[in-house]
This record gives sequence, C-alpha cells and structure tokens, in this order.
Amino acid sequence: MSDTEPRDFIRQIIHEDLESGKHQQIVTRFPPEPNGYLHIGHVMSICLNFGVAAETGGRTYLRFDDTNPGKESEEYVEAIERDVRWLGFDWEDRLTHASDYFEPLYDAAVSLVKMGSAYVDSLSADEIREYRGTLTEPGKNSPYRDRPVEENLDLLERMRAGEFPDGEMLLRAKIDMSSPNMNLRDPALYRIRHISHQHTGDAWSIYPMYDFAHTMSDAFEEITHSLCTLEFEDHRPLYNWFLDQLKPAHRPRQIEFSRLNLAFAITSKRKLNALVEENIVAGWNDPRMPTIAGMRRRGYPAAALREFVKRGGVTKKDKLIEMGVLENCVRENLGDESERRMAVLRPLKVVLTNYPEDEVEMMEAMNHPGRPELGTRQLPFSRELWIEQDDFMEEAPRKFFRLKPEGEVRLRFGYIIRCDDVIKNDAGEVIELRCTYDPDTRSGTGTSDRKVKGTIHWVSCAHAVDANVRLYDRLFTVANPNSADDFHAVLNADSLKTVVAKMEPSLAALAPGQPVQFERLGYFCTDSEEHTEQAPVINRIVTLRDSWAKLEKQAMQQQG
RNA sequence: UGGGGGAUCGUCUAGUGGUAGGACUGCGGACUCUGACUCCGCCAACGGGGGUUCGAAUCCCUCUCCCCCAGCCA
Repeated sequence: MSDTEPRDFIRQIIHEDLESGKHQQIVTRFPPEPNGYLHIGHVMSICLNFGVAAETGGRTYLRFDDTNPGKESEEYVEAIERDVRWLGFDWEDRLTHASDYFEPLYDAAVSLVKMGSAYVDSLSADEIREYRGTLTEPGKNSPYRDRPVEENLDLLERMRAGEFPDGEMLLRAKIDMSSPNMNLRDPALYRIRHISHQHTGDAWSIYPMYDFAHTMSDAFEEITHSLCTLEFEDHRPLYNWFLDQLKPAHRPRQIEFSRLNLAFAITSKRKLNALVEENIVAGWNDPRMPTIAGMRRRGYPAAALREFVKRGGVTKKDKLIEMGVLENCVRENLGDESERRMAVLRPLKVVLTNYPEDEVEMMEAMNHPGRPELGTRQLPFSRELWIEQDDFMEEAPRKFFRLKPEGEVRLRFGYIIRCDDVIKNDAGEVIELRCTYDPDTRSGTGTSDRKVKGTIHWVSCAHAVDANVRLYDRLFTVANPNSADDFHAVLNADSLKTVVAKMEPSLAALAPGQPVQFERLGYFCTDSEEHTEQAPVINRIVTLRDSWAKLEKQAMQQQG
C-alpha cells in the first residue's frame, strides 16, 4: 500500500495501534463455519484479514468455527482450505478449530459459574423464548436463575457427562433479562447435543455457542483485531462482557464492517445450498455459482477476485456492487494474461469459389497483440471455412461492417473476401455463403494496402475441432435476489446455453485451467470436471465488451 | 413503538472546517487486421430543514429513509 492510497477505517485503526505501541504485531483470523462453501462475500473477509496482517508483518489464523456438529462436515473443511489457498493466502501452521479449545472453553465456563456469572437453566426452549420478552418488552428471570453455585457446578458437570437428554438443561450467562440488547438477556453458553463431532468424536455431549466460543478463541489465539460483519455489531457488548468477566491474558478487539453483496447473485448459505440440493445448479462449484469453487471453475483468476475486493473497499455502509465491476476485473486480468485463439460458436459455412480445392495454406497468427514475446502459431486456411452466423446479415443496417451480400470483409490473419451468393434451405434459412477471395490481400504480406472496415474470425472446416461450449449468464433476473420472497421466482431460465463450436486445431491441446481469449468473443477455459481432449468441454468465463451488441440492443429498444 | 448501525454521482469509494476527487457504468470521439485493448472528452453526488462559521460533506439541532437484533445457528 502506498502512502498516497487512502486507508480504510480498519487499516487506520490498525496503524494507530501499531504506532502507539498498543500492539507489536497484528494478529487476525478468518473463522468460517464448515457448513457450506465459501462465496464472494467471504473473499472480502479473507482478503481483509490476511491482507492487513500481511501488510503489517502480522499473522493470520484459519480457524474453523466448528461448534455445531451435525451441520458441519469434513467436505466443507477441505473445500474451504482449498479455496483460501487458491485465493493466494497462506496460514502456515496456524490452522485451528474452535474445537481445539473445547477443554479450556469448558474451564472458562466453570469459572463463570463459580463467579456467579452463569447458571444452568432447566426451562424448555419454548419457555426460554417466552421469558426472553420482545424487542420492546423486557424479559423476565428464569426461576432457575438463582440456583446456588454448587448446584450449577454439579449440573454442568453432569451435562458434560451426558446424564441429560438434549434440551433438558442449558448453561446461560447471567447478565440482564431486561437489557434492550437481546444478546444480553442471559444468552446460552452451552447446549446439550448427543451427537458426535467431526473433530472430537464422542468426547463431548455439550457444545459451546458461537458468542462464547468465538470470543474466547480470539483471546486464546491472541487475536488483536477480530474483524467481522455488521450483523455482529450488537454482539460486541457480549463479546466484551466475556472479556471483562474472564479477564484473559490477551484482550482482542472486535471491529465490524459491511458485507460485500454482489448484484444478481445470492450469498446466503441456506439458499446456495438449496440451489445445489434442488439440482438447479450442478453443485457448489457450478460455474454460475458465486462460490469461490464456482468462480474458479468458471475461470475467474484469483488475482481478479482480489482486485475486485480491493475496489469494493471497506466501510460500514450496506453495499450491492454491480456485476460489471467484477467482470471488468476479470477482463482486465485476462486481457493481459491470456493468449488469443480463434473459434466459431455458431458456425456458418463459407466456400471460397476461387480458391483451389485441395490447397491448404498456413497463416501466421499472433498469440497476443500487445505481447509479441508470446509468439505466433500457424493456422490452416482452406477453401471451406466456418464463420460466425452473427457476422453475416442479408439485410444489414448501414453501420454493420461485417459480411453482407456483395460486401467485403477481412478474414483475421487471412484474406479479404467478398460475398457473391447466399444459399438457403427450404425454410429460407441461410446455410452457406459463396465468396471469392482476393489473393493479393494475404495478411502480413503487405502486397495490398486495400482496407476494409470489418475483420471477422474463422476456422478451416477440414481442420476444425468440435467442442461443447457452455455460455453462462447471471443466475437471477433481479439485482438483489437476496431480498426476493422466493428466489425460485427470479431465477434466470437462460443462465446456461450450450453450443457445439468449431475451434482452431491448436485448441485441442489446451492445457487444463488455461484461460484463452477467443478473438472477438470472450475468454474461455476448459472445464475442470468434464473436459477431455477427445471431447472438449469449454466454459465461457466472460464475454468481451461488445459495443456492436450495445448498439443493436438500443435499436431494439427504440423499436419497442 | 426497544436497542444497535448507516446515508457523498446509476454503482463502489475518497474527503477528517478551505476548489467535492477517483474507479466502474453511461454518452461522444480517436485508433484498430479483435466493433477488443488503448487514448481523449463529456454527463453525473454531499437524504431534507435549521443553526455555528469569513467558510460546512465535515461541527450542532431536527426530521426522513435504509439495514441488523426476539436460535439451545454462526
């Protein structure tokens, strides 16, 4: 970070704490619950937590907040580790679990009981809800609230020993049932769950609640700045209450920031899970999903995701960032990084009537217009070619400078051709174009300075490689599907289209995960799950900007 | 109607009593063997009303709107 770049409010606090000597080193943590896959919102938290530590020579823990067995699983643990690593962050030897601290956590709970700050309640879940009051009315004390310390200690011990069924007893903090902050109305500390834990097996039959486990885990790990999202803002008094009561050697500070919401995307684990469970998408890593795994499979570079988050900033204001910002980051990265190739998504045959039947010429094509060091490749050119259906119009508007009857166009890295005849089937659809080429206009020869306005891409029929290409679009039709009553009603029915494309031969050997630009179309990569060299499956990462498409769209709207 | 937060171009974000700036989008143009890239230009904001001050996005008062909280979820 340069000196001129403004710092967000969290980085300001951190730098002040460093300068004042309050902390020698910054320690943060990223604490996901392993009950789902990480999504774009988590990317922000990861970049923030790992970022501020890395920038200041501090360190960051990857801590699994695994306090609710039954909802959590090892599959998610592995996916989360993979995703964080892929994003470019390293926790080194600091991979921990809240469950690593179950023993000291229990000790802390015992301490609270001993100091009269916690008690075992025997009210049912329903009764507790009734006793809690409402937003505008205070709650009332549980009749078990004043159990003697010895009795509480005994009950807690027996809870741990598994003597009671689920829900029979509950350890609660003794704070204030009339607090206007609901979190302070004697929040639960430990609940009974006779269920085995993915990490601790059957060692426990009671499990700590988030607020307690999270606060104390932060303290145990000597976290200096515990960064979380806004919805935990009114948990902070409880966070601080634990610290005030238990006075751990280290006192972390919680700071909240607003979550990152992406327009046209959902970032609720519940809803994401529903998309998967209902087979609306093909899994957590479906390329349409806003999950890290999905975006990786789609072909979004990790660097583009990091840049996106950086542009979003860190504030306390609710945000809904336009999809275009993300796509722009992806294009920017890929434009520099990826080699160019040619492929035709919706093929239309062109026959060059004046080109020799059996001749094949090799055309030299640049792999990147801005980076000559990436070299060139040879493209076979022959009498029969595929061009894009969209690149021909029988009745073209004035500004359409692609191929039209009697019109001329340049074939990229090839010749200028002229359209002589249009061949149609019985249904009246154009199925073939008869064209002539101008032998004096071969690319790179400089034998002709003849210019035409349009340049289109092509693939030689005889040499083309077929590929299933998946064209993705946003999953939802509204900017904020998070707030829709029923997300099913706002699903985009056309979020996935598949076409059989014709690709230049060099693409048959496209390395897995290697993004390329199909000239004039967009960025593409092989699908990590289904692609084989024999049966290529390619994902479209993002289209190129297309000012022609924009013009067309406007024209359509003007016509109504 | 209890408590906790938040309001700056369409979107995101700077600003910390002294010319409201940047990015993305949009619009117009240049360039182009990718209608891409690049370059140039333009449009566009301090939620409302009062006050303090030579001067207010910034300080004070007031109003309005938005978000979060009543799990033995995190």
